[in-house]
Amino acid sequence: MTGLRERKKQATREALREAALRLALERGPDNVRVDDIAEAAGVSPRTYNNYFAGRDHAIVAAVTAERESRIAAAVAASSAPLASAVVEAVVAEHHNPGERGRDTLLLITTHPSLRAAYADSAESLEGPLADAIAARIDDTSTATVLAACVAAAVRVGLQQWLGQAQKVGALVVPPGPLEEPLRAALAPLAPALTAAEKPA
Amino acid sequence: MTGLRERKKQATREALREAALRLALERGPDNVRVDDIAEAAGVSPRTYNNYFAGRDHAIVAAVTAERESRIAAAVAASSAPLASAVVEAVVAEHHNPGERGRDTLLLITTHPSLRAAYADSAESLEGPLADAIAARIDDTSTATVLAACVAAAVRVGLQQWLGQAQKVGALVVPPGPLEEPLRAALAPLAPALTAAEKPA
DNA sequence: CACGAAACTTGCGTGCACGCAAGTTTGCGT
DNA sequence: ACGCAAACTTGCGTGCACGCAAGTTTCGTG
Repeated sequence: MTGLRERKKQATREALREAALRLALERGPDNVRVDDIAEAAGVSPRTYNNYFAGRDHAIVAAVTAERESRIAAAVAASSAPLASAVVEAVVAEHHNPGERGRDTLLLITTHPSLRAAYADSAESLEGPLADAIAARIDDTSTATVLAACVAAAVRVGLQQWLGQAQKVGALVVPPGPLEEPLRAALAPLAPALTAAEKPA
Repeated sequence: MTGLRERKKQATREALREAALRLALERGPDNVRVDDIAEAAGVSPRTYNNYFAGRDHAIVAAVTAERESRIAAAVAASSAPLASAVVEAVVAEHHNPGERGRDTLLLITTHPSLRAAYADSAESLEGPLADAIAARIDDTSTATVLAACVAAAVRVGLQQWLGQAQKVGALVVPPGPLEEPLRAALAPLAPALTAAEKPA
């Protein structure tokens, strides 16, 4: 039941993402204003803000699009213990930058304001993941808390990873594998996830 | 070693908090602009933003001032197991609205944008608490993650509490005790805190 | 098919966050 | 006591977020 409405919304969202990314790669992120993105996507500047809350969100979304939903779906579908289901879903979805993601991530790691926006993108996990966890354990409020914690941990992991970059003098170094910091950040949460799963 | 510099900074910060709160109570938060607060505190509007990142931060800060540091200090000083040290410190520091806090909290719970700001104030726990936890377990990166999780949980607890309010029709109801939602939100984290404390 | 409600877009206006580059104050070493 | 360096304040300019109130498109229903 995907009406025309929904398809148009997705199309606009994607158009904005694409436009934002293209312009950012062409001119550098600092030389892209919201108005430019909106114009390139063929909508009004005001509409941009109906889709994205901040200027960089659209650029970052070109990499992170739909990631939350896929993670949530994976957790809901997995038959592994909750703790590992979550960790594996998160790691898996972050591990494939997906071709064009490579240069985009380089752009993001290079640029301070984009780094912040990228780290914050973990926050969008909270809602979907809460639903997924709630479906597995039967305690909505615990699920909410745990989802918030996972999101926070992912954010910390991303920050750690981003911090690794750019350390070597003035030379910009694409950071190492994201997997390790992510697992490290999620590890301390495992006991909480496990405890929540057991009937008591 | 508190030089003149530091004392002046605290004075300005407090002046801004007080001015913000006073004006908000007088006129209602929507009729207070940043310029008004700055003027009332005797500094330039630009300086306001050197102290507070958002418009409502100053108002909320009148209630939450220094809370983070006190919680962090309590955790660092406590000899109880980490999990209960954290919970008790958080609960204790949130439980005393402190006289004038009463009406201020009513103002905050009443007003949507202030509610968001209040919930977000939990975020400021992250840094100080991370240090305090790091001092107790000996693993900085785990401490960072756990602090982020505690902050997230506190935020969820506050949101829960704020949600309770205003439920009864159009009648504004001062929400019940904050303690219960807070404890409930922190409970799922206990296993993680406990596990981090044990040598392995 | 027609039509009313609900969703979405858009222009406009307002207040705000924040970088930058002076100007001013504080602190410290000699 | 002096003067330099670092910290803090301020004015200014720019781009942005977002409420609001029309205007437009989509959708379910009779």
